[in-house]
Amino acid sequence: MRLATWNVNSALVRLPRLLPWLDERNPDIVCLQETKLSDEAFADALAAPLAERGYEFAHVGEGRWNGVAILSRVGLDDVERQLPGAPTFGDVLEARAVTATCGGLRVTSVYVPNGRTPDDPHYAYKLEWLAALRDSVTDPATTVIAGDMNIAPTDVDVWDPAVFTESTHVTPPERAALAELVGLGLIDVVRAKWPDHDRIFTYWDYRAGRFHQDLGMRIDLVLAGADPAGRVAAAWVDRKARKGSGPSDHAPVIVDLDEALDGDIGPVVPPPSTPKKLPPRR
DNA sequence: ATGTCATTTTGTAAATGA
Repeated sequence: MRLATWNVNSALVRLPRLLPWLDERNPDIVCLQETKLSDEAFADALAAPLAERGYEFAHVGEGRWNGVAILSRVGLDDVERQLPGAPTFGDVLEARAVTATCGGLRVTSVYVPNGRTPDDPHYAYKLEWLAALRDSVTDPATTVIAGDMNIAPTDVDVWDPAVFTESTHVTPPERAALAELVGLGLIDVVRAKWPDHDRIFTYWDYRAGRFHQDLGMRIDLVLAGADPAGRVAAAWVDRKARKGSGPSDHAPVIVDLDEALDGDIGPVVPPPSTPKKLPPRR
């Protein structure tokens, strides 16, 4: 089973990239962020092409900003349209989380508040929001939280830590909030797969040729509980989706899970009765 | 680099957010 997360920076504008990407990568579960659409507009633009590809979806949108979705072709049940106890920013309950049960996993697509700068009210809101996210996890073992965390877990996840010392995304309180979430029993599966690699980035600013120079950050994460984390066969960043014309400023993260051993693994195809004969070596 | 992209509007240029 293939799970992916992608901050698309407008699902409508990204449609010419999103649909071919679905066809190429064939994910079973997709968490999207920054759809920037109302629920109605998302359905108008995407319901037909997604149905054609076998996906059900759950979308939570505001219209102008934010907006998250889960696409699934392995079931989509018990949809929760917000985090329990999610804080508002001003009076607005922003569209930053949607949860559903897909393929035996409790999946949440998250778009964590950016924070702007550490002295901005948006930063305090970010920390409150992360606390609500932590408190929303009831069964870590089967949980997957995937999306744009707007936090680089360590300095290795930033192209130049010196550039970000006074910035959001790397401050100790944000990293502590992420550590609390992980401390519930979740695993950052890309980092677990590539413990010694630097320059694993998922986001590159559009400005200043940052992608071309590979000056990015790893802020899009897949956090998985013990069951899915133990079945990770592959975990990687799809940098190809950041190239070419009209990309998002984020690349997708793709995670492949082996089938659960205690479940129905489907029909077992027997090997051919006669082994194929190799041509003679010359 | 103040470098781009996407959104919206007392709208067609400027603001806001990332």
